[in-house]
Amino acid sequence: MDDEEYEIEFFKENEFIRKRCEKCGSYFWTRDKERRTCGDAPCEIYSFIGKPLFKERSPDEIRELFLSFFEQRSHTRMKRYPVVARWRDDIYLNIASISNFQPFVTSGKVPPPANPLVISQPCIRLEDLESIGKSGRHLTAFEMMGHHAFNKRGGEELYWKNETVTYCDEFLMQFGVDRERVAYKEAPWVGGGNAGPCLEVIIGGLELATLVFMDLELSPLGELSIKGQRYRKMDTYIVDTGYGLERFVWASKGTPTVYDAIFPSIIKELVDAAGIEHPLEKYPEIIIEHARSAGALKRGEIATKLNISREYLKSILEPIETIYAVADHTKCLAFMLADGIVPSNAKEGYLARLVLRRAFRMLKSLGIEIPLEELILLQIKTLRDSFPDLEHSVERIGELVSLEKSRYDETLLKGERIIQQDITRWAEDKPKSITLGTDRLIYYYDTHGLPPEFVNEVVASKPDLKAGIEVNIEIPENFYSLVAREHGEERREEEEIEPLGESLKEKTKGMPATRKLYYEEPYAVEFEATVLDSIDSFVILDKTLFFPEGGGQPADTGFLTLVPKDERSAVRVKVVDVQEVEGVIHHKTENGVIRKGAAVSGHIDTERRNAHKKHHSATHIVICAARNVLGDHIWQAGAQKGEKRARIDITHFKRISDAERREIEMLANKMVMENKEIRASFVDRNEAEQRYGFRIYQGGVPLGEKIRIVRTGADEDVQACAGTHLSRTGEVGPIKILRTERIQDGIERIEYAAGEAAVEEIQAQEELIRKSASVLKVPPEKLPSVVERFFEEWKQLRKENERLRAELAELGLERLKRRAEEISDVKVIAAVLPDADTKEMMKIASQLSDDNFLTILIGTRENRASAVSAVPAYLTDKINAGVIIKRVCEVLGGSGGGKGELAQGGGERVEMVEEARKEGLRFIEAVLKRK
RNA sequence: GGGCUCGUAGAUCAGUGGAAGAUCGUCGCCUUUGCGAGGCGAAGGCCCUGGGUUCAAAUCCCAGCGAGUCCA
Repeated sequence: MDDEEYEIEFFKENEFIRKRCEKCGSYFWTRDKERRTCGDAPCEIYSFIGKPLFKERSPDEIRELFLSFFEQRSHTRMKRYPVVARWRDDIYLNIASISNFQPFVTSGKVPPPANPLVISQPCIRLEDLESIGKSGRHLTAFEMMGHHAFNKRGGEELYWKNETVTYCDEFLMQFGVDRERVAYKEAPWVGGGNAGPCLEVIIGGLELATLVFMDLELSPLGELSIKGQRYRKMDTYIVDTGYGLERFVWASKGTPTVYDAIFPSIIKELVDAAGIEHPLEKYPEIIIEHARSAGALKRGEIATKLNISREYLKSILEPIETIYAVADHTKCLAFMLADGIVPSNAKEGYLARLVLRRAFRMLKSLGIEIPLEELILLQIKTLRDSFPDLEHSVERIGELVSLEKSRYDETLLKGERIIQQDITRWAEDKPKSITLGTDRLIYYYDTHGLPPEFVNEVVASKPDLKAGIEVNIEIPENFYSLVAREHGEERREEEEIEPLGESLKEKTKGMPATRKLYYEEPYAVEFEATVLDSIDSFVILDKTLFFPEGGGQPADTGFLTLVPKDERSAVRVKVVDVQEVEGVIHHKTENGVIRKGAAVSGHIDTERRNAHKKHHSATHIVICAARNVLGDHIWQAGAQKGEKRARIDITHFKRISDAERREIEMLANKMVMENKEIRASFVDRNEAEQRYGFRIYQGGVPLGEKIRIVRTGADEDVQACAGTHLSRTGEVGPIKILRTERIQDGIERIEYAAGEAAVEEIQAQEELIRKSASVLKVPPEKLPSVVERFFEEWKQLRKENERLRAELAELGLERLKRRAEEISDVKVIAAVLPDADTKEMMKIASQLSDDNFLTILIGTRENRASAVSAVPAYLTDKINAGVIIKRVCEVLGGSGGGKGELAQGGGERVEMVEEARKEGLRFIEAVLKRK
């Protein structure tokens, strides 16, 4: 990036000098002529620990100072966005204030909600989970205060670098910062497909703010090269600043760590509960020296500097570091859970579970008994003045966290058993030692969720299990990255090409957006239009009534008729699919071609359309009912409508019970009966977001400046939705929930039918019951009890049958013994037993075998022959039952096998049983005579 | 969205082609003044469901249902 990017007037006018850091080589701007380093860690140690940079201020004070500072400079103050980035499909969590405006505002497709604006945005970053608590400065949840200006070349151009830096300097001066100490470090910024020059604002070793001037985008033909990738100038250029609220608080207090500055009360609570002392009180010199160097030196180096051993330093720091991490995690969870994340094994829910489980583990290692939910609620209490919305969901959070705790306990209990069993098994061979290698540890973690430290604990706590055998556990340093690598390699072949992807997109470029008659005349079935183009089997019209597939609603079908110039030339083609590509609607046709320029009339399949409408409106009703019954955390995680049924996936932390399912169904039908109005209209996006909140994005985020808002009743349900709807809920007809299914942990699927389809479903279910009842010849209401009785009886009879057969076998024994013949001094029985099954014959044969008879039994049943052979123990080294049975069963047209003393087999040639018996005898004779 | 595990007695699990098992719990009897404990014995299984392969499937294959877990 060009040096001149940083030639900013403000620097020149205020006698800044550009210098090069002696340690890292970066360039920076400063007023201090003597300065030699950029001032950032690790080039410099923290100089503000114990010596605050300015007057002590609380987070609330800092936030207010920032917001009002920019408000006074004509910025609009914005409310915070959720920490879950539901409006984006590339990230789960809100990682920066600019995330709120990506990708549509930054790319210029959607105008900003205000310009310029100022916001303090709670963000969550989980990349540095391992460093939380240890580094002294990393937080998973933090507030990024930012002022943003969205400039468009040739359009609205507000301000750029000079003003941004001026604001920054002014803002800092407000605090009474020593101006000589401020350094602006040049640090080109790259991220999320964009890039631009950037200045890091550093005081006393601490980066307090980052000023990004985003004006580049990734482009293979771009003229600029940054970090091996090419970029080009954008049409827009954006001021993206991030001031670290927590860091300002930290700098104002000069505490050893940012955690001490932000979470004093919760840390005190935890320190007391753990029964320890904050090491700051016990070892103030060590703690302060460590804190100062924490950004610049490694732990070993700090220990050397302090002239103590690394282990000793670690033993002082570890407990408090864990407490810091707990304090941090509880705040992170407060935001995640309050903003509606449901812990799960997939997507953003997994991230919540990850943090939850880390917190559980840390509390346990500290020996703290306080339930996690109490600590989270404590966090919410301290945050409630600034974020009153967090308090709305305290009840749900309590339930959810304790549920997660019991789930985790169960996982660990199960894991303990798995490890125990494995060790017991390996110990059977009495080896000198057992080694649990990386592979095994990865397996435990990956498959059963058992962290290596836990495996270690389990092994250590079970000395009796090992019976003197040494168990070695080798935990590699980079364990978690090894796990990640393993998963990274699986992923390859992705990216399926969409049915009508790039090629059609290219061909229809520059074509005007199709007029959407289905919005203008929602009840129309026919229309007239002109063919703008015809590509392969796709027809593009100037306007259409055909609804294209989208938002889980399938496309309309129907036909297009060429408006005839005379009677003979009338042509009619079927429309089998409709897709929208960037505003242009494509009708896929069959049985005929329509040329460009023709006038056509279109006719949609009204039955199909009506069924879709009913199911679509029903979807809004069902999700509304579900939210009422289950709680405010219900979000739509997917939906599909059809003609006969529809389904929605909703976030919920437990299975939906039968009672809840019935309640949702009843409520949904009540909404239908109340015949509420359903209104759809195009609304300015920002206005809609402000008025209805992010709740409107249930089914994904639509593009564009104006979005279509569908409101049900007195705004019981408001969603951004492009689908076709009825005008009153009464038209939906009955709604019947067919089933609920758990498609993931934390996501329930509800399937239902609406209108005629619901009646058909009810009839089908009734028919099922009626038929079942008539088979048993009982009235339907008796079905459950009768079926249960029958099943019980069936089980009894089965047992009875088994007992009787055993008795019969016993009785037949003597008769069979009498039929024995002697072959080479061996008593041999070979008999055909009609109607005997294998199990029964095995019983007989093994008893005869106990009495030293060599036995072959052949039974017939339902066109199959089965055979059993038993050899008494004293003969097994001479003759093998498996071999005998093979011979016998070959004759029966099958095969068999088994153990030396007992074998079984069979075949299909029932008529050969006598022949098979003789073959068995011949074989036995041959073998026995050989000796 | 992808990967890896697991569904067998009331509970926890063995069994990985050839007769459905163990431990705990339950019940009965014995021992005991009673409790606890012990001894002897018994009951308790659609081996998750449905297909397939095989002479033979709890076991192998496919599909479904239910659960656990890791990763993006």
